[in-house]
Amino acid sequence: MPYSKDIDRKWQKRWEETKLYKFHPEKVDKKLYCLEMFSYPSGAKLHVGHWYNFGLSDSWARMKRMQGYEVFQPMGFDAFGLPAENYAIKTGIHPQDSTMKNIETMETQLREMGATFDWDYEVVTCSPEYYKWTQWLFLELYKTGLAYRKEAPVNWCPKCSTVLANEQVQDGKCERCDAEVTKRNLTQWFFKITNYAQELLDKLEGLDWPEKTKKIQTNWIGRSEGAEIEFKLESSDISFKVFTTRADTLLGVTYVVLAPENELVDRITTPEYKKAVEVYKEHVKKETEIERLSTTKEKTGVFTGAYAVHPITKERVQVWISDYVLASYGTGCVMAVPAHDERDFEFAQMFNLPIKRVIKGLKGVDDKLPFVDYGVLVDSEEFSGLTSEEARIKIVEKLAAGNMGELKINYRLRDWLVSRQRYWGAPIPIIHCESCGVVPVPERDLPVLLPYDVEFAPDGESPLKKSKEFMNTVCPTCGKPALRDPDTLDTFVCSSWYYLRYADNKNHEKAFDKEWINKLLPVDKYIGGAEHAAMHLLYARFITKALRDAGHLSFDEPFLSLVHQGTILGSDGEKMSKSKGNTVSPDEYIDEYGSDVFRCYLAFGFNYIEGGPWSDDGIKAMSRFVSRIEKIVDRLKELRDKQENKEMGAAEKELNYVRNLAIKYVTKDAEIFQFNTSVAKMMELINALYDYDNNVKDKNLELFEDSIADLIKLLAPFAPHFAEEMWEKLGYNDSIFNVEWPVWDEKALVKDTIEIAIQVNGKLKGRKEIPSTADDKAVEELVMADPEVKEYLEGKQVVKVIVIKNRLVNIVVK
RNA sequence: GCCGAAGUGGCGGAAUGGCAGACGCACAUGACUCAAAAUCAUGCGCCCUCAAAGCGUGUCGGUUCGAGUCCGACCUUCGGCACCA
Repeated sequence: MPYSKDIDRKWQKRWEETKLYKFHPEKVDKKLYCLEMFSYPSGAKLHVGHWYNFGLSDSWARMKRMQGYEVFQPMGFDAFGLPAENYAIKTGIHPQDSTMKNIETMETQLREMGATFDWDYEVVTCSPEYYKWTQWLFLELYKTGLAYRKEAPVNWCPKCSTVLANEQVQDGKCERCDAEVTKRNLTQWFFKITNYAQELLDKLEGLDWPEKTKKIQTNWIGRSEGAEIEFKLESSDISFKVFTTRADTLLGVTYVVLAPENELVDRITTPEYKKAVEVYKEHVKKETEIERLSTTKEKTGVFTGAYAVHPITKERVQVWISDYVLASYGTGCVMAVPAHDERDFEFAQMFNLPIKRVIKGLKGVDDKLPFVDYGVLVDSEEFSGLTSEEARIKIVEKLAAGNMGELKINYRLRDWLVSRQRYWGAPIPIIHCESCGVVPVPERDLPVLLPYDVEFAPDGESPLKKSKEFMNTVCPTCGKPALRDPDTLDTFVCSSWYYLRYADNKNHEKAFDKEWINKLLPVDKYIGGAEHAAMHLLYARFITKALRDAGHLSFDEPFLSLVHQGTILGSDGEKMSKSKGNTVSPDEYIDEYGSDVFRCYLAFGFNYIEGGPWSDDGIKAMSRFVSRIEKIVDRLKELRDKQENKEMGAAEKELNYVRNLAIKYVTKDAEIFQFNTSVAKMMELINALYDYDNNVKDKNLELFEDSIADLIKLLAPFAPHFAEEMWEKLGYNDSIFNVEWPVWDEKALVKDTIEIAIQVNGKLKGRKEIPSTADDKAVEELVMADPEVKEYLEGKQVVKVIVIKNRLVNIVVK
């Protein structure tokens, strides 16, 4: 029977019956935790991206299984989130109903992929059994002081009177009604990830992660060393601090700038400037952060009428507000040094503020203003003549003596805002009591169930606030009537700990068993898209550390090794999307070719890490490859017992060489997710088998059979159903996945003679067969004695001869 | 604007500083066939009628006996973003 979807079904059924892929906890000492980022259950069927991520990760996991590891490869769904809620608003179908239905469809399709997921360990983040423990996690962070409340702005659409996600704001307008979006302050929950900024930075070094991802996290955390300097307001006891990395330029400060949102602004603005300041603040509320951070935009800002006193010169400097200063970074206040900062320079020119040079470039350096490099101080009182490096310390030392400044390390990383004014998420397990204040829900009362019957159409309030049954409760402390927190948790909270729950998903007593988790984790190989390089991966690392410090586990990092698969784009080179109409449905290909051919094609047609535009030009070749293997298996069965030749002649040696080469490089390349070259090496082996069959009459059948068996073993992770079928055809009863992964014989890779290249002055001039046993000196002699080489060297002087073993000889002549 | 990554045949893509183009696709030719498909075999970077020679990894320089690979500048494309003081 030629390979088809029917073979897929046959083996899927067999695997299920024999529980082939069941994880055995008792073999945890050989464990390998292979995890793919779980997916969001969207309405559409599995797309090529799922196959690319899950299918090929599964191939890697299967290889590891054959190599003797006890592979733990679970699967689940990140099921809360905005799309289901939006879909519900549009269609009236309840998020829970649509989500559960989508999960069912995706589970079926994932099973059809033939991946080795152990479904006994499935987690679904929107099920109460799961979010009970998400809520527990929140309470743990609350207990340890890592969850706190503060005011923070949200995107607000005045027309829909609703909070919008950044994604729902298009060019500053609401995606639904096109009204101009503004900002509104709400009291919201935060996780104190900044407590872990330094550890999150330090521990990156030991991780087997792509350098690019480490760089992204490093930049995201954004450590910078500088100083905090205090400025006092003129004739007032109000003061404020600025953060600067360039304390050496302090004497060049000619004005200071506050973020418009800074709470000081209202207190210091003088009556005559009040109106202008208010107008400007309203204007800034309508800007997105990206807009505020655009360098091409003209500088804007207004004077507050207030003056600050320079901490050293005691000169009075104007206090301005401008959108280029962010409330969320540093102290929300900036000292402006227009001579030595490009933004300040531009701003000063715009508003005619003074510019004072205090740094001169070293000799020969162009120090035209704005001069932003380090140099030597001038016009800086007793600091003149110091280098920038010296001055930035000395100046802070002097300030510190007067309690006016200190050295300080600042991080760009902000605390994680976890409150969402949404329905489809885990309710925040907090009760607000008039007499007791903020009261955590006692653990015994978890989960705080998300009510089903809720009006979640946007009308200005958190949807849960409108459910009386949900909101009204009693205070666990004093027993008086109290209200629940109406917000839900960011879905990133759900996904920041799911890899822990997988390990112990049926535990009703706790989120997970500490002892067990310490054995099965950390995750050995984590595979997912690069778009999660900053947020998800950082959040998960943070939660792991927070739980460690709370005593719930004892490892530092959740994911030891990380791989990002590339993105498969539409054939037009654009990201696949329904609206562009460039999506590719795997189902059609699977119906036509079978899932293994599709998987192999994904393995062969792309560089896994890079991805690329979809094209099905090569998929027929994969089908051909598979049928060539089936034919050689048939051929072998036909030949069996007919011939007897135990000789290892030249043809046999060549076949054995290609066979061992294939074993070596499939093993090495697949290990590092280089699946395209792995498949190429298998193709070379099948080509060699055909060559041998076509050209050698009296075959060494033992070698022929062993080579074919090895090829099928190598192929098994990539074409699991087909390989099982072939294995059975060869007469084996046990599953091929219980067979050991082949090991190459280094001796078989040593050839009698090798062809090396001959270069003269680096230019290729010819090739020559030489015995592989010859040492460098012998190789040089052989080459120099070659008549053609002699001809080349006629009348030239040989300067030196470079021999690169097994590769080439380069003769340098004059 | 800043940061990061990448530019290799008609196409997907290979190449520890050491013979560029593995393995495929497409194409061409041949065998088989009444014919086509399938299959098998051979060829296939550019220039050139052929051969030889030459030219070839975005562009220009550099390091090196030797550069797709390392260094510098530039161009283009794709990702990420934070005017980060």
